[in-house]
Amino acid sequence: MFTPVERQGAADAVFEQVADEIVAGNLAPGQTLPAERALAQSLSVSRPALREALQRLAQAGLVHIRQGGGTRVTDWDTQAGLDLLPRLLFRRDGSLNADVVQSIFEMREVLGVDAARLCAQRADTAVVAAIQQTAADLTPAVPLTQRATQCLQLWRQIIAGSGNVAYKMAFNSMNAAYLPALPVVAELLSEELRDTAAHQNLATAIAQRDPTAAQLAARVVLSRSSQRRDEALAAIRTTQSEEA
Amino acid sequence: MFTPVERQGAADAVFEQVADEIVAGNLAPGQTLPAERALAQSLSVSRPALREALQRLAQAGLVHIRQGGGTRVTDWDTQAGLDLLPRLLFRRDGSLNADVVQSIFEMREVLGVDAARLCAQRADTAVVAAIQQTAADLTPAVPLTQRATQCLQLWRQIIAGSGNVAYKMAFNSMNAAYLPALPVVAELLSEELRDTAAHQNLATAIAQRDPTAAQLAARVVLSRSSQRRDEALAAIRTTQSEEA
DNA sequence: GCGATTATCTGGTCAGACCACTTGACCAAT
DNA sequence: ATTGGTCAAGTGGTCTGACCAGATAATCGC
Repeated sequence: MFTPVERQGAADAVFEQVADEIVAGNLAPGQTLPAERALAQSLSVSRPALREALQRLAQAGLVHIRQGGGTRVTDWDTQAGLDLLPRLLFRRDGSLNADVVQSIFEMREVLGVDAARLCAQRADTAVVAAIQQTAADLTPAVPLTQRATQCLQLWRQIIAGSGNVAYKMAFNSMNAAYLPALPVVAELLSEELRDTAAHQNLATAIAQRDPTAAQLAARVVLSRSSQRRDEALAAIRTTQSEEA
Repeated sequence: MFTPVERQGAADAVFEQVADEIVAGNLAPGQTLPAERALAQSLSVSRPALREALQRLAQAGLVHIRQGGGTRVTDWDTQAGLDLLPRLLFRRDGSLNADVVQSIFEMREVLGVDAARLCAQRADTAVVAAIQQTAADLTPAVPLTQRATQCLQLWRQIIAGSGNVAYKMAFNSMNAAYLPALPVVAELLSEELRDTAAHQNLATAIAQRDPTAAQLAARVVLSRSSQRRDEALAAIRTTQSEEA
């Protein structure tokens, strides 16, 4: 019911502000930021606080710091990693970016299908048992938002069973991106989330160690609500182009 | 020939050390780190320097900082994003982790194939022309290491043409992971890199706007040296299990 | 004109102080 | 016995001001 309040310190605020300016393109790649002392003053924060923010920006791949040579904005298009997704997903006014949503869904489908294939091939019996249990817990009784959590759990197990750490980390990145918008996403995926039978088919295929069947079953699950999704995204795109 | 020397400041050194301890499991998830003042003293750095490192660790998803409540190690298995790949790829002694290498190759293949499909479907003519140019530049004349750069360039263009930002960011993350080991990777992929005809087939399929053909051509390219790769990885695994 | 030097930018680090928050213990009222 | 208040100790958050180290551009001497 309640969610923890999110406080934002000086360093956090600076990070958010500068990061947004960079991804919005107001700070062009190659451009050098003002000197730390000057920037700190114009942001009304101390230099240590500013530096903490800059270090985090550097970690995220958005700026490049060189002692004595100034701090330059990097070309995040080629330098930033998948961890930047959450920031790209939301526009500055808080609405979703349709292109990014579609990108994430495409990636989800491709990785999910292959993870299911590998899982059927390599998962050890304990993981398979856990997957069957989770799939069995999927009943029409539980409400939609909670169902989303269950499905997330199922996919987490499948990816763990695939033994592919890259898939796992990418899954984490995608989760971090759309977890803040879970209610909206759950709505977009409502048909998929409601289709408990398809999920159970997937679990069965994995339990039978049939990579091909698992691959197909995963495809069915993940493309279940593609039509509705595309319609909704088209609607969002129309709205946004009207605003512009 | 030469590469820029990499200086490492106090904050960088602390970040590297703590990050390695966490991914190595010596710092268990949930465990609270020593207080900043104590930790700074035991690492012989000032508190601001330590804090910069901790902020970067938090940005990477490896620790969770709460004012007044201490700094806890997070479960990076479920919290860290794809940007952690570079750190997972290399073992502490500098050798490659075979499982991670294989994971990256699997992801590369799956994403590359789908990016080629989408590129044939959606890329605008300028991007297609650039792809054909890059593919045409692929000749047996250029040396292997440089060829690797050319192929990277080709894939970067294909992914740009796919219009999928998630693929692009994931591509950046993967690049960041294996760029430090480019010579070794180029060796593992030597057959693929040498097969200029397959790359040109891929470019042609995209130019003809044939998603299915592009998909198949990409599959051919990306699985070209899978056998050799698997053998090499098996050898690495054997060596490493002997050491243990 | 050209190379070496120097002044002055830049970021990197440090020290010490104070503020804000969390935690747990203890106590009082119900 | 439970609830709520109070307080002290420990934690992270921030600030100030200083100095060190690397990079850069103007300057000087040739």
